[in-house]
Amino acid sequence: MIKTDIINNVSKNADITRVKAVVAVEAILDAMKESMRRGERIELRGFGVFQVKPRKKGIGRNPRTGTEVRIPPGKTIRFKPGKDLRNLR
Amino acid sequence: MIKTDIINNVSKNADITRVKAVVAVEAILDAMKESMRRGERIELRGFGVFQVKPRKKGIGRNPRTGTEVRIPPGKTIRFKPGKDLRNLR
DNA sequence: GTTGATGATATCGGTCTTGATCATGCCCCG
DNA sequence: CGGGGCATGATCAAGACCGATATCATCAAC
Repeated sequence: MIKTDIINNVSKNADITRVKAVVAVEAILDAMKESMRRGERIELRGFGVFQVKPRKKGIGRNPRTGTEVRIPPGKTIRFKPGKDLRNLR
Repeated sequence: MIKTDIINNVSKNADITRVKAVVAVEAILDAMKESMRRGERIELRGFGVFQVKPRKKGIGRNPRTGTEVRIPPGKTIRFKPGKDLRNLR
């Protein structure tokens, strides 16, 4: 599924024009990106939670050469599925 | 950030009524949930990719009692940040 | 049609996930 | 706008799985 599919689906199910659907999807993704960039946690009950977490790691490795590579500390985005998405087992 | 915040943001930036924004957000999350439930991969260039992956794990533990708990194999949803979200380090 | 982001791949270390339970707080509904 | 229902966070241990690297082909997005 790609962005276009979501837009079609939204345009249809939310009963708004395709153009509005495009803008809405863009707006949502944008809002989420900005929020995450600010290091915030995004909680959507029933769907899941996006959480920006600090990464402490220190040693990586270049699979191609086998050389050790330092992994500078940084941040990672973790997505934790909500109740509705945890029952796929 | 919670669902309400996104709705406000969308309503404002996409220039659609608050009600439409609510429906749009719900529609999008719903579309994504359904897709993932079908085991599909959701790719949104520049944002990230949601991928349903099999999980092998086997042993967990109840923190309170220390009792081992079986964790049957199942599926997990992995979110891989896109280019725009990988530069938060 | 064009542009450029993403997948795949290999290796090894160490962070993180997973199930159960209680308290907190998000979200629905009046 | 406030109350209540119920999803979610924190917690434990042990083992599974991620992440770093570079390059080409593929395909999402405009």
